[in-house]
Amino acid sequence: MRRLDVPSHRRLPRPGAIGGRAIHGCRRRPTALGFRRSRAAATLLAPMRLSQILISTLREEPADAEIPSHKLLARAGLIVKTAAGVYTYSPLMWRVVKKFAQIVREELDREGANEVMLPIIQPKELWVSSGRWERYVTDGIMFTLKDRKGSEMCLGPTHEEVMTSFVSAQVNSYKQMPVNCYQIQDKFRDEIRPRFGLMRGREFVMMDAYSFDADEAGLDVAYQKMRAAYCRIFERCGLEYTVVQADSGAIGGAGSEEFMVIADSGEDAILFCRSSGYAANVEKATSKLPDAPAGGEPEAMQKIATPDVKTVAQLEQFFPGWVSGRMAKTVLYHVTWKNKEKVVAVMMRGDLEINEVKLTNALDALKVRLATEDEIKKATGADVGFAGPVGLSEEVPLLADESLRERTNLLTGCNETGFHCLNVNLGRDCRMPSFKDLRTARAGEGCPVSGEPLEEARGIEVGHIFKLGTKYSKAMSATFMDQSGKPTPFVMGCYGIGVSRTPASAVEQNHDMKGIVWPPAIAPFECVVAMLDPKRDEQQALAEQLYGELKDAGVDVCLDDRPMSPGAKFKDNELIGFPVQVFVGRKAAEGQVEFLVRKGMQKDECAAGDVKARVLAALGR
RNA sequence: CGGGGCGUGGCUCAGCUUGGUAGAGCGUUGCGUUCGGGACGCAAAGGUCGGAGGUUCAAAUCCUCUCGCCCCGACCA
Repeated sequence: MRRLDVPSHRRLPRPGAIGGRAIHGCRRRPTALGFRRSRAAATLLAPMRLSQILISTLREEPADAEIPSHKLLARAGLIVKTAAGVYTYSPLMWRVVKKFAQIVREELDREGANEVMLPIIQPKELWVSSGRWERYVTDGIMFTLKDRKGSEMCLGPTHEEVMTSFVSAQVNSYKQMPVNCYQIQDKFRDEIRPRFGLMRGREFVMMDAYSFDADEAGLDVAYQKMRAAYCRIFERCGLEYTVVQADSGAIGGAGSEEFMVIADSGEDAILFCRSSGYAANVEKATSKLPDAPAGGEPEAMQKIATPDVKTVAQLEQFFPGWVSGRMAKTVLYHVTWKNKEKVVAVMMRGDLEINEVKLTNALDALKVRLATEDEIKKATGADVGFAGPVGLSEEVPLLADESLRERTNLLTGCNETGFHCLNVNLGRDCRMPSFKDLRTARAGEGCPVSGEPLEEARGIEVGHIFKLGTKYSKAMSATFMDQSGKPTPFVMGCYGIGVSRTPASAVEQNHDMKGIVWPPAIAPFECVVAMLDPKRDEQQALAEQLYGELKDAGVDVCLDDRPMSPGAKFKDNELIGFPVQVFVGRKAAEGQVEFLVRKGMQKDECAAGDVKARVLAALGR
């Protein structure tokens, strides 16, 4: 397959080696004046002139953008919205995406992964065979369609099924493993609420990889290789990121970790500990259970009239001395499974919060949501605010968080409007609930490893790696022959990187008042050489000479020959954010130019002869 | 899904309450003057006011429906 890589200067043959013009000349625009004038051999390969690249910056920010990356990408003309959550990538932005994709390719290929291309349109049967059609349709996150014959299809939101069926057909023996295949292409998810530009779109570019091994040990190796590759990828992009333990969500499977780019606008909250290195998504995080006053020896249960007292805060007021830590709140959830729906009662210590992701997992449900007022009345026989374990109908399953295990003399509701119970003891005054970890960990609570207080940060999920195990291979009967000649399900891993989201998160992390500050590795160009007045011959000549020198030195450079006033040109390049910017202006005749490192905006004059060395130094070469 | 808001030249918006044949800034085009921080002057192009229906002598403006976009929320009892 043809590689979609960008900076081609390293790959194209040198002009001298191939006689230059005849081969490349046919592709060049006839207006490439620089060709004839240039003294630099590299410009034989047609200079990258910004005047020939579609660039359209906006002076004002678009009304619908909220976060810096969305505003700046739109203002710089890098993305243009086509529909809600659907974007067109401009030429410069596409260079960015391709550069990032190329970094991903290089690091994955280094670990022996194979690039393939899977179909976007997938048949329903494939999804039924893994049992996921139901869940994805229930969650409403999958675009589905019918062909003219009425067969149902979907636009791939992810590709476990296709890849599993593909590899299963190709690999019959343990001798053919390990296998790891990946692709980089568009994914489709009908997001409830697309937002933040490229951050949460309905169509987006993603790299997804799938590993196939004969056993768990093989999976561990594959997983660690991918983890290492991911670290190299995000490091090469110069991103500040962290790896956190994560919930495996709709994909399913055992262990999983997320790669988070730290940014205030991140949609995920993460908890971490500096001393132990523990880090987890709040959906998954645990902590040391905060202390609460002991209940003491069990006492007789009392029912007390509590008119209009419905919340924990109100109860604390109503019962002086009964702090929230001695209460157990009972929350009713409407739970959806594959074949049934039910209202479930969930108990939590009064000062703590329920984590719905953990709840969903504990119940092995498709979905949970808080019960409506009507559902609560029907399930408990009481108004909202008085639910409790005491006298709860046997119809309603009862779960409790671990924080309530062995707790005595609790304050709870008792399913009677206007009443609460004191000194409730689980198992004595009501059924014994089944205990699970259902608690949301919070910043300030003790790290589960070190006990030090957890800190909180926001993160943008740019990568996710899973150990799937045999979940899909078993469901889809994808097997190989093991050493003893027995059909055995593949042990799988799956790995994703947000290829369009990562550059957006790079902008989120690297910008200032003037615009974007691209990390060099994924900048549309590493360097721009701008002539402030393209009509002046000495400026044009010097700019093209510098362009040629930089190109020959392996710099991904472009030539800004656009006819704009100097002020506008400064502003425009700052907004677009090329990492190194060289301005050839009024001192061109004296061999002086201006040199700008975009990050930090350090700007000074520089002799033309020093430009190459300074650019290379600024780029860290 | 629930609630709210907004759709008027390419972009950002005014006009709508109190109906009377559509405006500004930026951008674009031409000419001239400029030429180091989004220059200036003059001239010009560009909008069936999201769409459909209704009320009216007359609708961007009032009413109904519809489509699109944005934001908030989804109740911890």
